[in-house]
Amino acid sequence: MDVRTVCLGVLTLGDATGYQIRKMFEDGPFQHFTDAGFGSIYPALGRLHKEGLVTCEQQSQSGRPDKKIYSITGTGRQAFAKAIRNAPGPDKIRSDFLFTLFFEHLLPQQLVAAALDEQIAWYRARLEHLRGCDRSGWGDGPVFVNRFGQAVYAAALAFLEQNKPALVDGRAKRPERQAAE
Amino acid sequence: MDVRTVCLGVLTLGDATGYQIRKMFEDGPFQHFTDAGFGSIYPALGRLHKEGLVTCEQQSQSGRPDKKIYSITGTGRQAFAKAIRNAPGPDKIRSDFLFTLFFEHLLPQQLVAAALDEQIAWYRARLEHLRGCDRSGWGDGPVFVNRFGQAVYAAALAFLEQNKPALVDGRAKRPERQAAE
DNA sequence: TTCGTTATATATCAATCCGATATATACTAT
DNA sequence: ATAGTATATATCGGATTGATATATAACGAA
Repeated sequence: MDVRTVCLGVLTLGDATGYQIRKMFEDGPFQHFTDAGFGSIYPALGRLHKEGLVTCEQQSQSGRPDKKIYSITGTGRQAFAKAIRNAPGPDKIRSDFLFTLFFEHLLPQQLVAAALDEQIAWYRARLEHLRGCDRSGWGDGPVFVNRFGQAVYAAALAFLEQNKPALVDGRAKRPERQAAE
Repeated sequence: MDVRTVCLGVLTLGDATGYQIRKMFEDGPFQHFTDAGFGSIYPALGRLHKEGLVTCEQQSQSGRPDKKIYSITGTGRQAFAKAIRNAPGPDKIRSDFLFTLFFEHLLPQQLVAAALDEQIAWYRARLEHLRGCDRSGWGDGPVFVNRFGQAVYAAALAFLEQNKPALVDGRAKRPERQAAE
């Protein structure tokens, strides 16, 4: 999903600044399945504005650039509704963690353990974020996505916690397997 | 993980052409946690060659461009071993499916059902691919990653199969929720 | 045997995205 | 009072994507 469509989608939920949209990707429900940085968000908002899919209201601020609040237009809502009817593409997963673990034979045991601990913490934080959401007032879609995320993160977390010892301690018991340091 | 590092990693497993590397990303164990297209692979191999991290042997072929077989060098192995010791970055997940479901209230019921069916098939294929791997001879890392993937895909699949009816059929029972077509 | 499809190969490039950087005060906690 | 974080705008160089180009070999179905 391109950044313009994602920003449009976010704006169907309410007006926002570029900074707020970024924050929603970092901290909100979107963090589990999409992302974009300022380098993509601001240009995307600019194009959406140019295309008449959003309007932009500027509010003066002291000591800061003018706040630019974007609102989706009727045309923008139609464009979004149309874009979302396209069949979704396949999920895209990039995991440095899994890539690193795939080559764990090249790493010292404590780096493997550290990577596992960090990933366990990463999944735990995300799971707690999902569980901590107050879903009252949410539609069926966001509830479904939240619960789906919980199921997947819980499975990942359970697997890592359960199997970490065998991978890390098993290596410690095999000195010939310890990568040179 | 940048494409150069990923290609180096692949070449630690054996010599390969750019086309074969792409195939390993599409069909092999790497498909579950990394990816790169020809637009990145060929330039990456060119740079690795220029940097002396790989060598390239060209074999004539009839009716096709010369086959270019890349081999990692000793320097390349060292570079890879060094790169992989860097702490892995956070996983990056882009799911058009989850994004679409988040806004399911804007979609007709049959498009929601179709998206769910397609995603169920996607997870099923991937799980079957992992289960069908002959892991004899594999190291601890690849085995761990394979089993991790199985756990996560199985959880995702179970959730979708179990909860699809409530999301799809529940909508059919609420005509006022049916998006205009 | 023929034909259609898929596989095998190399590569480039325009568009998009990322992550770093720039600028600078407001706000909050100690 | 000070240090750290938050709030805001934005750009840009480098990397990546996905489409495109080129073209035969191999395979399978009819």
